[in-house]
Parts: sequence; structure tokens; C-alpha cells
Amino acid sequence: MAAVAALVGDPARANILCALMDGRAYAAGELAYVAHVSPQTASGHLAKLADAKLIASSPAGRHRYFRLAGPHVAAMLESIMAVASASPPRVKPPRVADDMRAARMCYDHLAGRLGVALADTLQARGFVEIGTDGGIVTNAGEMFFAELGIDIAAARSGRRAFCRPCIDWSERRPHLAGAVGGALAKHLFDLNWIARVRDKRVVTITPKGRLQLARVFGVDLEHRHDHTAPARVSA
Amino acid sequence: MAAVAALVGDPARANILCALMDGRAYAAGELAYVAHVSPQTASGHLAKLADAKLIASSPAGRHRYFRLAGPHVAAMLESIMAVASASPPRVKPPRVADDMRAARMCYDHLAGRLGVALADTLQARGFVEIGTDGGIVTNAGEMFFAELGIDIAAARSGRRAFCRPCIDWSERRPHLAGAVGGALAKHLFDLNWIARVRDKRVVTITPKGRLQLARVFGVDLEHRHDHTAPARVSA
DNA sequence: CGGATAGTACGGCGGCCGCCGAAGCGTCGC
DNA sequence: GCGACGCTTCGGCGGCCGCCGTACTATCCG
Repeated sequence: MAAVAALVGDPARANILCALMDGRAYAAGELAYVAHVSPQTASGHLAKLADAKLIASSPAGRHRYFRLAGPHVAAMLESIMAVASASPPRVKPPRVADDMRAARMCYDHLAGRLGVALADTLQARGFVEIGTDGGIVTNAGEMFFAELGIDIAAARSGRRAFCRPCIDWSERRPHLAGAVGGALAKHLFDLNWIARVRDKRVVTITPKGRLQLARVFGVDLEHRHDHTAPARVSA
Repeated sequence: MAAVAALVGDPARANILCALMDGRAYAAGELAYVAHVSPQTASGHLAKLADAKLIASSPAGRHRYFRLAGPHVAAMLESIMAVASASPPRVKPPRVADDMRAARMCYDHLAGRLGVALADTLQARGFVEIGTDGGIVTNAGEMFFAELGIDIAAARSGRRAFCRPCIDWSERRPHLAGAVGGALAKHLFDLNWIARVRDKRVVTITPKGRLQLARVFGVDLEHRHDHTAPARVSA
């Protein structure tokens, strides 16, 4: 157990794992860049992480892509972040960029103000019930997701967590994780309502998405300079 | 974040945190003993952990007692253990003692075969519904707990996780965590059906408890030498 | 009030490990 | 095929940090 924690305990490796938290696979060189270390150093770190089964690798030509070994690793990192943000270190963390706070990926689901706002809406309309510990999708919610074109039954059939809440480390409020959160995020990408920013966890809302998210979810995530007020949600 | 993980990453500190996982407070000397280090070294470790708000301390005379800072720290340690047990290290872990596998504390709730068996029974009888992600207590379950003398409403009122499942690292199956798990464990102690073993996380079933657990929960956790078969549960 | 005990503070030793330079292997592209 | 590129391995350097011996403070006990 200490061995696993020690692996995460190195700043370079922590940066690598954080980068992989968006659920995508990255080449060794990219990870070396985000970790601020040389390629050979990163290679050593990646070997250690892969050896401990924290990450998995896929060779592709002269590149080699790395990704998290599974949702359980993402959940672990998430819980460590939660504790880390709860215990303020001696130096104030550099204020996190606003675009990062607005919307980002958290393994495979949405986080940030957008993720929290979606969770709030779904909760307010009685489509999901989110506790501090777990969540369930109501019958009305199942119909709502079906109308959107999301097959909830398929998500439920998997062996992974179905509707796990996940405390957002920037908003300090729960958003929707698990298979439901993943399916919802994937669907919004497919609809082109949201889009990724290359090589970052940041997610942007497309013009089309801004309209549709307001229409379907009542989510109005305007550009704000106020970092304290929550996003507006109308049920 | 790396700082938090690095704290857990040291074997001595990991031992200390694991010892505190049973939810009780321990004196500095006791923790030095379980960590296999000298008192001075342990003192330094404890200062670091307290500084990062992973543990809290309560001076008591010439002793000083330490405990986990909160459920979120316990949840983090739990998730790290889950990943650690999923990624087998190069050396086979020493086979965990049978009494530890049979019944132990996990922060403030029951784990091991007993914890899993209780969760299985409650689930089989429709008193709780446990998913891979979260759980809920049914109306029938609320009545059942009330008959036992457990005030579910009181547990629900708190701000902590209400009915969280927790993957048991020895049984690899979920048991009942959160406020409900904690209240259930506390009640079984009050009834003297189970008892703690001094300075260990191990929990023993009293003779009275053996009868009552079989009667009320249908749990028969006999002494077995077979480590693979699950505990018998009759609904 | 003196001795015993629990806990803490300081200093130096030693080892582990992260880091990069140099070099080796495999793949892609002109 | 030859050079460029991506990744890995090896070796040695350097620093961080865990460890304990010593010394100090605070508390309990007779």
C-alpha cells in the first residue's frame, strides 16, 4: 500500500497521473513535457507506474501511449485530491485557471461548473437522486436519458460504478461520475455541444451547445469574473 | 496532491494510518510500536501528518492521542488499499491472519467476512440496496433497523456519507460503510454481540453474538480453515 | 520534591531515489 | 538505406529524508 502511495507521491509522477485523469491516452514524450522532466526520466517513471499496474500502455509505431489502468485508479486519485484540497498546504495553490474551473474532464465525465450544474439540474428535475455517498437514476430520468439518445441500460450492464457522485475539487460540490456520467459526457461530445481543447483537460462549450444546454438542461454557464457564485440553474 | 500521497507513501506513516483506520485514537508511543520505529521518529511522522491535516491530535495528560482527521481520509486510504491489492507487488503479501479476515473494523464500520455477510443478508432481505457505486436503505430496512434499536433518521441527518459501499480488500466484495455501517457496528458493540481485541482492528464475535447474529441476520460465521468459500448466508 | 515516563527538538549519518548525459534499439520518411 | 525521431537503458552525481542518539520539557506518582 505504501508502495502505491509512494508512486503517486512523486511530483513528476503525480503530474503524469493528473494528466491521464482526463481518460485519454498520451505518448511518453507528452507526459514528459507535462511532468517537466526529460524523456528518459519520464520513461523511468512510466515504467514504474506500469509495473505497479497503475497505468497501461499501448505501443503504436514509434510512439507508446499510456492511459490509466482503470476507473479504480481514477477514483483513488480523485480521493487523494479531495484530501489534498481539504488540507491546505503551506503555500497557497496558484489560482486555478478560470477555463479549468468552468468545464473540464474528470477521467471520462464532466467536472467544473458545467459538471456541477448538470448534476444540479438532473437532481432538481428528479431525474437522478444524488446522495453524499451514491446515486440512482429514477424512472423519469431513464426516460429523459432515452429521449436524449443515451442508452442507460447499456451503461447499467457494465461492471463499473453506475452512478457514482464525485466531489468536484474546484467547486467543492458533487458532480456526476460513473457510467452515467461517462455516457452523458460522451453523448454531449457526439452532439458537438462541447469540445475538447487539444492536450488539455479543459472542455469548451460550442455556440450550438450553449443554446442547447440552456434549452434542454436550463444550464446557463456564462462567462463570469466572479469566482464565488454558482452557475445559474433553472428547473 | 503529491505531498499528501508522499506522506502516505512512507512505510512507517502508512502503518500508522492503517492502525488509525479502525477509527480509534492511539497514543504516540503505541503508533511508534506499530510503525516499528523509535518514538522520536514516530513523533516526527505524526507532526508531519498532523501538519497536513491527515490526523488530529488530542492532548491528554502526558499522553497525546491521534486519530484520523475525518471520514474523507479513511475513504482515501481505503481507495489506495483497493488499488494496492489490485496491483499485486513483486513479493506475495504475507497471508493475512485468519482472525483479521474473519471480522475487523474499517474506520468505524465492520469489514471482513462478517461485514460482507451482514451486507449480503441486508441486501438479500431487501433492507438495503447496494450497487457498485452507492446504496440506499429501503422502507422495510428502516423498519428493521428501528426494531433493532438503531435510529436511521439520526444517521441520515449527519453530513457524512449515509450508506456508502466499501470494497473489502480481503474479501474483494462490498460491505456496508458510511453512517449506516457505523451505526450498525456501534449497535452490535452496545449489544455485546461483538467485541474488540485490544490494540488491534480485529473484532471477535461473542458467544451471545454468535447466537443472535444467526437468529437475527442468519449469519453463521463458523471457524473455517477454507479461505475461499464465502460465509454462509440464509435469507 | 525527586524520579520515572511520555513526548518533543536537534544534529549528523546513511541510503534511497530522482535527475540527466550518453548510448542503444526500433520505427517512420524522404 | 540513411538520417531523423521516439523511447528506453545504463551509469554516476546529488539531494532529500528517514533514522536514531542525545538532550530537553511536561506530566504523573509517591
